[in-house]
Amino acid sequence: MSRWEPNARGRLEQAALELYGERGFEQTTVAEIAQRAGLTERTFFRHFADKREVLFSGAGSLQELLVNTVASAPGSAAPIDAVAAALEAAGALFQERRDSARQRQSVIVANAELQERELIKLASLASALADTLRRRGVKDPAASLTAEAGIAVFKIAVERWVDETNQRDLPQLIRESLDELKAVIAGK
Amino acid sequence: MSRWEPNARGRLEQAALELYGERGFEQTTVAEIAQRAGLTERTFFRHFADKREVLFSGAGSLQELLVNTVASAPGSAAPIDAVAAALEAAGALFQERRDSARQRQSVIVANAELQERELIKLASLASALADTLRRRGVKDPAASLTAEAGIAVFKIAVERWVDETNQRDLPQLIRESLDELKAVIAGK
DNA sequence: CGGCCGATGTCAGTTGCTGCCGTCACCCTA
DNA sequence: TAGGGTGACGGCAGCAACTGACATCGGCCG
Repeated sequence: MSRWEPNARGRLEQAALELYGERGFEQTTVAEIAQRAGLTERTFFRHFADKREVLFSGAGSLQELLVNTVASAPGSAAPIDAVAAALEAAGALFQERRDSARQRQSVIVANAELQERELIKLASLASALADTLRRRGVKDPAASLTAEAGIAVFKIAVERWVDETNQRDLPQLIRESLDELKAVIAGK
Repeated sequence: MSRWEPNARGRLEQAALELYGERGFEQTTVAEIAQRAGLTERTFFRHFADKREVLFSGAGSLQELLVNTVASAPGSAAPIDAVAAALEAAGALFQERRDSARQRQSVIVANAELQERELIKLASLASALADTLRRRGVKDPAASLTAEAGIAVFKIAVERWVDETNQRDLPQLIRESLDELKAVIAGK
C-alpha cells in the first residue's frame, strides 16, 4: 500500500474545476482546493505555477497537435490552408470533449484573470504556429500574420460554438469563420 | 497652500515606469513606487486597480480614438477599410510619442504578467471595434472577425515598429501589414 | 463661520506564492 | 537483506499584493 492516493495532480484539477464552478474563481482559495483534493496548499503549487494554471494544463498538448499538423501538411499547401487544417484538427479534439470544454469555458468567461491567461495561451499558440510556418520557408511578416489570423478564427469559432444552441460542430464553424474572414478581408 | 503636492496620479505613473525600467517589474514593490512618488501604498491602489494597471491607463483614450474613427467613416466604406483608417490614426498617435511608446513596450515585453494585461487590453479594443461595426450594420461573425483581424495587424505592425531600426513609420507599417494579410488570407 | 467633501494616511487582515527543511514509502545496489 | 538514495508530500515562516475601516485635515459652499 502506497503512502499517498494516486493522481494527486488530477484530483487537484478536478477539485479546482468544481470549486471555480460552484463559488467562482475569486471566491475559491487554494487551501480549499487542496483540502477537497486531500492535499495541502504547498502541494498545489508544486503541481501548478499559480491558481489559474490548473485550468490550462492541457494547452501543451493542444500546441503540439497544432504544430504537428502544420508541419506535416504537404509542402505545396498554402500557409493559410496548412493552418486551417491544424485548426480543424484541434476543433475535432474539442468537439469530442464537448461538455467539459463548455464547462471550462464558462468558468473562464466569468473571470477577467482567467481570460488574461487564456489570451496569453492563445498568443503562445500563434507564436508556435508562426515558428512552424517559418520552418516551412514562409517569410515574416506573412508567417506571423497567418498564425494570428488563424488563432483569431479559432477564438471566434469557439465563442460561437459555446454560445450557440444549434448543432453545428466546431470544425464546421471553423471552416465557416475562415470563409467569412476571407470575404471580409477582401473588402467584402 | 494645499495639503498635498498636485498630480499624484501622474507622479505614480512616472515613478512606476522608471522603477520597472530600472529593476524590472517583479523586482519592484508597490511600496517603492509610492515612496518615490512621495505617497503611500494605499494611495497607489486608489488610483490604479493593481500593480500592472499603472502602465495601461492610456488604453481608454486609444479605444475612444479607434471607435470614433470607425464610427465617422463614410457609410459606403467597407468594414475592413473603416478599421484600417482607425488603426492608422492610432498608429499616428503612437508615432508622435515614439520614444515613450518604445520605453513602455520594452518594459512590457520583459514580463509575462504585463503581456497578459496588454493582450486583454487589445481584446477589449477588438470588442469595442466589433461593437462599432455592428452599429454600422455589419453582421456577426463578420464584425468580430474584421475587428480581430484589424487588431492582429496592429499588434504585428507595432512589434515590427519597435524591433526594427529602420525608418518606416507606424502608419506605413500598418498599411504594409494589412496588405500582407490580404495576400496571405487569399491563399498566397 | 460652520459643516460637508474629497484626497490621503494609518493599520490590520486575507490570500497568493516561495524557500527551507523534515518525513517516509519505494527503489536500487551491493 | 541491509543500507543509502530519491521523489512526493507536509509543515512552517515570511514576503508582497490587495482590501476594508476609520482618522485626518485643507478647501469649498452655504
